[in-house]
Order: sequence, then structure tokens, then C-alpha cells
Amino acid sequence: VNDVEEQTSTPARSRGPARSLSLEQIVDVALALVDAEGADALSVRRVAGVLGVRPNTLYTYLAGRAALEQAVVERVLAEADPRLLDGDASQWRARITTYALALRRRLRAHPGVAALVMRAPMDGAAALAVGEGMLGAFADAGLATEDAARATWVVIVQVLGSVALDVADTPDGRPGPERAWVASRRARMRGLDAADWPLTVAATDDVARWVTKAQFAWGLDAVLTGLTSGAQHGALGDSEEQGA
Amino acid sequence: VNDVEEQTSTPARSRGPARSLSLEQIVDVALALVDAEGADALSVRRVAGVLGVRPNTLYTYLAGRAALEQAVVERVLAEADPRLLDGDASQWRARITTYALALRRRLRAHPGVAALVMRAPMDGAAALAVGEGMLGAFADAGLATEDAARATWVVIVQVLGSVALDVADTPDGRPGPERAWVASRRARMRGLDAADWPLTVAATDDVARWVTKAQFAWGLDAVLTGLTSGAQHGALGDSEEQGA
DNA sequence: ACCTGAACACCGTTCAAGT
DNA sequence: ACCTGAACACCGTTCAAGT
Repeated sequence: VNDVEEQTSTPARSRGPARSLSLEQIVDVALALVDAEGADALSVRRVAGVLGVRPNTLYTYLAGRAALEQAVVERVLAEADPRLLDGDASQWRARITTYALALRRRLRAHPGVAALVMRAPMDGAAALAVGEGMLGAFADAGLATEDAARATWVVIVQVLGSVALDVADTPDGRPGPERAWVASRRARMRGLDAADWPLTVAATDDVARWVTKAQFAWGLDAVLTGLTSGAQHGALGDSEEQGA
Repeated sequence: VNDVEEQTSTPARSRGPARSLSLEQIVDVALALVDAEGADALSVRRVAGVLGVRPNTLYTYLAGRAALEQAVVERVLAEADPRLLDGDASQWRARITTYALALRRRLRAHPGVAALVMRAPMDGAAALAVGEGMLGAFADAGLATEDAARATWVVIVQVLGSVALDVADTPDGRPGPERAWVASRRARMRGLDAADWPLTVAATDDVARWVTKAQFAWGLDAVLTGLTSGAQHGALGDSEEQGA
């Protein structure tokens, strides 16, 4: 509704037919659109409209809508510097924590993108950089290759899953100040019958705080402790599983 | 393309104007549609078409498309029996593990729904039942209310996040047999340059296995260990955070 | 190589109207 | 209360054509 100007007149470049566009430019516009109006507002046609170009023009640069979404996700993943995962071996825990908090912060700055992040495979360059950095941190924590790889995925799941579920909890996909958000969650739970959900009602205040930074940090810390405790009970094994 | 019949003729009920439909029926059709053609095929118009009714008719039963998605998610969440979380106090760990594996199984049986699960707030009756059961299991593990609540959310995030990211990794949103899937992930990583991503390349086989049941069980086990180790380092505190 | 014209087969949602 | 007719303002994608 604002901020993103619909430029129906002339393209951004000179006048020649060649290279009036670039993929980078397209992603710029797509991200601005998602930031301004949310994930649902992202469309090939809207982006083309802003760029002053026909919708089908974008297919020269992208395979389609899914590729556009993936490119936007990659862009935001890259906003959190994966070099935060590098550093002193003894500081492996702080490195992961600092990076995770930075990534959470960037995703919440683009809440529409947080919704998109669980819809595309984590195989772009930015995603690879995250994995590479985290593998290094867990190696410094003393984990062997296989465990470091498994631990890396657990942390990625926890960080991205947490942010995505948080954002999904906001009615309009736009997280507000933490205090107000928690209050609204508490209010939503007011109607719950203690006879039906005794434990949930008893824990209302704590459940309301599930979307906080404190919860995120506490959870990540617990996860890191478990990943490096070396005391896996793991009864459930490697049995094959069929799809569907 | 199959399985879901487009019934353009008469409604399912007799002939009177009243109650030719029900919310349950609508969700039945929506779920069948998602199962047959994936999350993207779900639309108000398609569902109405199958039911032999005009699109706007559904607005008598639902607030809109988002509510339809949420109802489908609830339906599938309810497929995994939350009573699996009940049982002997000493068995708290097995209860959580068994339930988590059951939920993962149900979600993978409806892979389109796994994509939807991160887009709606976890506040329906089925979601409440999951929280309530998990709170009980963590209470039995000896956690105080606040820690049990926090732990509950960590596990929910891990389970749902894991399934959603797994499904997002499949090109067509349809997880096949595990062995083939892992092989295709390994093939995808073949092109990676060891100079750019040394650790990732060294861990190729392990990274390819991120989507397996073994990874899921291993990760959940580590998370449960961390959540109940009682050794939180938690340096990062409760500081307030502004939105955006 | 890059962009357009035109079309195809769709969307969600609203509103006034009928029974 | 439940459903329809009709409309509004959109979608993604394809294909042949132009430069």
C-alpha cells in the first residue's frame, strides 16, 4: 500500500532493448514488496509492475514464482553474516549463539520472508555458508564429522522453525513489540477452561512467552547442551522408512 | 488430477435449501485435494467445485482461505493421538519420542499439510492437546512449570520445523522412499567445490541424511537430553526487544 | 538475448438478492 | 440461515512474435 512505487511508465535503464533488468534488481523489488505488504503480496505480476515491465519478462531471469521466493529467502539469509560462526575454538558456543540471534533478528526484520523460509530447500549459497560455519563450530566443540553434521541440522531446524512459528502466530504476520505480543497471547488464552487444559492454564504466562527472545535463547542453549553432552540415549535406530 | 472428483451437478444432500454442507465435509474435501495435488492446489474455488457449490457458499462456514488452511492443519494434527503423551512418569522420554515419531509420520502422510503447518498459529484444539500432553510429560521428567513450558515449545518447534524443512527439500513436495531421497540429495551436492565448502563436502554423506528418520530421532534425543540436563548456561537474558 | 502481445485457465472476496 | 449471481480485482504461465 506504500513504499513500493508502481512504475507503469518507462524501464529503469536507457532505451536499448538489452539488459534493462537484472536478477538482483528483481529480488530488490520482491523483498521490498514482501516487507511492505507481507508474503501474500509477492507475485510475479506485482514485481513486474513495479519494474515497469510485462509479467512474462521476469521468466528470462527466473524459472517462476517459486524461484523468486527462493531468491528472496537467500537474500535475507545472507543478511546475517555467517562469519559470526568463525572464531576461537573455545568460543564455539558463543559463536553459534551470536549467529543464531543475528539470523533471528534479520528474519524478524523481514517477517514475510520468515514465512517463506520453510517453503524452499536450504541449498542456496547462503544456506551452504550457514551449514559450513556451523559444521566448523561443532568441530571445534569436539564433535566428530557425523555428529557435527547432525547437530548442525538440529540447530538450523530450531532457529528457522522457531522464527517461522513465531511469525505465524501474529495475526498480520508482523511481530510488534514483545511486551504487547505476549499480552495479546495471554488474552487469547483467557477463555481456556482449566477443566479441559489444566496444565496449559496453569502455565498460561509461560506459554504466552513462547514467542520471546528469552525463550529463543533458552531453547537454543538447551539444544546446544544436549548436542554436546555426549550422552545420547538414542534407542530408535536407523530403520528404513517408506514415503507417504 | 485424480482421486478428487469435480462434482459440478447436484449437492450431496436432498433438495432443501438448509444444511447441504458442513464444516467437516469441507475440510474432508480440502484435505483430499491437498493430498492429491499438493498445498498449492488448495483453493476455495476448487473445494467448492468438488462440493458442487458456488465459491462464496463456503464463506458461510469459514472466514476465508486462511481459516480453511488452519482447519486442514488441525485435522492432521489430530491424527496423531495426543494420548501417546500420557503414561508412566518414569517413561516420560519414551512418551515424547513415541508421540513425536507418530506426528512426523502423520504429517509425512500428508506432505502438503506439512507446508501449511508453519503458516497458522498453533492455537486450535489439536494444538492445545499437544501442548497439554507435553507439559505433563515434562512435569513427570521433573521440570518446574516454567521450564516444562519452555521445553514444550522447543520440542514442538523441533518436530514441526524438521518435518516442514524436510518436505520443503523435495522438489514436488512429495517425500519418496528414504534411500532414494538421500541419494538424490547426495547427487545434488556432487557439484560442490571443496575449496569453497571444505567441511560441507567432507560431510556430504551425513548432510544428505538430514531428511532421514534416524536424523529426526537423533536430534529429538539430543534435544530432550539438553532440556532435562539441568545445566543451562543461558548467558543471554530477558532483555526486551522491539518489533521489526 | 531480451522483451512484448495476447491469451488461457485460474484465484479470493464482496455484495445484493433470493428462499 | 444458507446459498446464488454477478462482479471486481487479481493470479502464474505459455507461446508466438518482434528487435
